[in-house]
Amino acid sequence: MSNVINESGILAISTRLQRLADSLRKDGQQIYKAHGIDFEPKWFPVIYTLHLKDTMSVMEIAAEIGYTHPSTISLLKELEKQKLIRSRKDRQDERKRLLTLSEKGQELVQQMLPVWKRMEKALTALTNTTNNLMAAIAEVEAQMEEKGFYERERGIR
Amino acid sequence: MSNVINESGILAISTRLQRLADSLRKDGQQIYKAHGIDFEPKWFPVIYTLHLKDTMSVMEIAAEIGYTHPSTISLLKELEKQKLIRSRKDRQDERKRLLTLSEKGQELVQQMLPVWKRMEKALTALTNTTNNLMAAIAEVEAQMEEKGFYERERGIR
DNA sequence: TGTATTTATGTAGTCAACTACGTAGTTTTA
DNA sequence: TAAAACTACGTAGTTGACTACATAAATACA
Repeated sequence: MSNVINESGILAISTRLQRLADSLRKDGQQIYKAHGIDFEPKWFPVIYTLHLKDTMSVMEIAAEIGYTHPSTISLLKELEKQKLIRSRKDRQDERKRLLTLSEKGQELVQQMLPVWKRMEKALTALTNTTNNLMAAIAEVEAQMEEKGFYERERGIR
Repeated sequence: MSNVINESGILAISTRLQRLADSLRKDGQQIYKAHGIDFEPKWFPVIYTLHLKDTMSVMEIAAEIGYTHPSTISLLKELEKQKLIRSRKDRQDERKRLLTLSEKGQELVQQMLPVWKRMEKALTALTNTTNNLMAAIAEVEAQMEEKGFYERERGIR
């Protein structure tokens, strides 16, 4: 752990958030690997979405997972290459491309469900401290919704 | 805000951390701009370190800010181009390159000190909710130190 | 109806971190 | 004291997100 980042306190908060996110993502990667599952943590939002909703367009998925559409498109491209999802044109609206899980994708989800349960337990144990991280994130997101960092700084007397 | 990311709960925690980090960094950028200061939030750890320690080698800075040395080198290169820092070889050990703030760098720090104060206030207001985010991060970091996400998942019965 | 606007998708290039690997001094040791 | 090992620094290429721009289909409106 770094000295300056701790001592400079809250000013380095985005660096610390980033670092925490990175190491959780990397551990996630290792966990799938240890279970013999060929899956990247970054695929989770798309796969989980299609598991719940069955058929969605590119823009719908992007909105649902909260990514920009270019990022979403590149994820979808990767998942299609992995044969985890399939796409077809919408007959009603030919601008749209509709995505669904493939057979392989559905099987993979079934295989991952118990692993997701285990991950949830581990993450809960990890983050359920005096100040709960998930709750803290939700609270800060709500605060930002109300008034962002920029507006708040501008408002300091 | 995204539905799936919220509903899938803790499994998407790294995505949410990342997103929060990004938006704080972007707002930081805007704040410097609004104060007419030509400064990137990512430069903060290096500049703050050199402000405190005066003279350090590349590896010392990397260790201090907790980045890998290639990342640090590219930051230093940028800062040298901006003329905010200066470098010279170490006479004792010619492998080492010693960095210090330039005149311009020192002046910039003086200009930024009050802005950092304001940012601290705004960030404190933003994050000081029921579950304090800074405290939660520190607690989770400590938990990870003790036993990481990977080890915890492996240990689930 | 044909033109303007909006919407859905795609492409190119950027950014800030990383890992892997290479080179050149320094230190240790047989 | 020369070879081996280590340390400091640098470069190249990757990753996973982004913004800006382009295109094509659908819709609105004069």
